[in-house]
Amino acid sequence: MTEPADLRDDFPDTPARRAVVSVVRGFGALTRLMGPHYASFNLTPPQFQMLTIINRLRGEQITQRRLGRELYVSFPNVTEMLSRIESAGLIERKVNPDDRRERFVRITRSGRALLKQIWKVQPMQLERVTAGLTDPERIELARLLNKMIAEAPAASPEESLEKRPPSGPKPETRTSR
Amino acid sequence: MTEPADLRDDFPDTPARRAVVSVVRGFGALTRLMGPHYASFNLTPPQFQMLTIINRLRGEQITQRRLGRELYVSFPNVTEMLSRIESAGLIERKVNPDDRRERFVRITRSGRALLKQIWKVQPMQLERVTAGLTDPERIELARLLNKMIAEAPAASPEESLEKRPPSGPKPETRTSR
DNA sequence: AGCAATTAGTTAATACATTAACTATTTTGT
DNA sequence: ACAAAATAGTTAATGTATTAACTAATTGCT
Repeated sequence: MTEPADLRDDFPDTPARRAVVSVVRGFGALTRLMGPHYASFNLTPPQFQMLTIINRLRGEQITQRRLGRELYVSFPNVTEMLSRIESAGLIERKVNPDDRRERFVRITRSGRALLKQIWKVQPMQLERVTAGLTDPERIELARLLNKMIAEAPAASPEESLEKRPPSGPKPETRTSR
Repeated sequence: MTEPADLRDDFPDTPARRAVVSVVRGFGALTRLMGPHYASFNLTPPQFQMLTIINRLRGEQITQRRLGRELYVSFPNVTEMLSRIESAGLIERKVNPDDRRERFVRITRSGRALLKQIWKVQPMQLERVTAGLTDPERIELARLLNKMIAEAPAASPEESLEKRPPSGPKPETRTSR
């Protein structure tokens, strides 16, 4: 009675598995390729993302929670990232006088100047890291991933970041960490 | 004909940009969806990857450098991750008596038992997180990403992890970090 | 043989990311 | 009005990830 030999040493190589593995590897490849580019502007990739969002929402009153939702990032992480780019002079935070719990985030003149510098070369960098694909392939890749994201089950960002299940079964103490 | 207003506030929305943005978001979505699954086995996603590779290479003499190359991860990171899963009893390290700089890594009986547990549900989880796609779409997604990775310019893993440019121009001191 | 260069691994400093627990406000409900 | 609940943000603890700088062991060259 020969269970497929693979089953004893691994799990099956399904299309779903290939898709997930390739997304993880693709992300790693992009990060390694783009990192030095951002570093040449003294930014990390997440810092660039953050700055881009803050700039795009310019004109609105941007709270830190809003940024967490836009970037799909936890709120404590927003606090720390903002502290760093604030001390670099790229953004500023100002308490909302109408609700003193909130702090509005704004990009500074210096932050915008930096972004404009990056924009000059950014399209070329994106071409470079996706050089293996044609334009139609790039669009198809984006379509597939967006479809995957859009139709993924539950655990939607709002849910996982905002609400919490009304006290589900305790996640059981971690021993190995 | 006015220059597209967007150009002053952002950079162009090219196919390359859409592709890169979607990969980053796709990775984030997968991480959030899979995290709780691994957590239920007291593992993080990278720890599972590490354990899987170590198991797959079982029978070979696995050095830590080898693991770094397989996982596209820096060598110090290998050291720290192994320390954690070693103290959880999932792997063990043994100095190579023929070259005492090296330490061979092996999965323990307990580590293999854990992997087998995970394998029982892993395929279902991968189906779940890619539920938005059909099988042909999953395969096409993997094909596009693998093509993108394979044909990406330079900065290949071996290069960036092993060699270093023969002392290029100093990367210029970071001020903001 | 003996010293320089290389190689394997670790440690240090820093950044990103999470959840849990906390403070300080504002809102709600009686 | 005023206590309870909700909301915004921060701090703490931990894990992942990087580069730079270090130790220890081996190899190569003369």
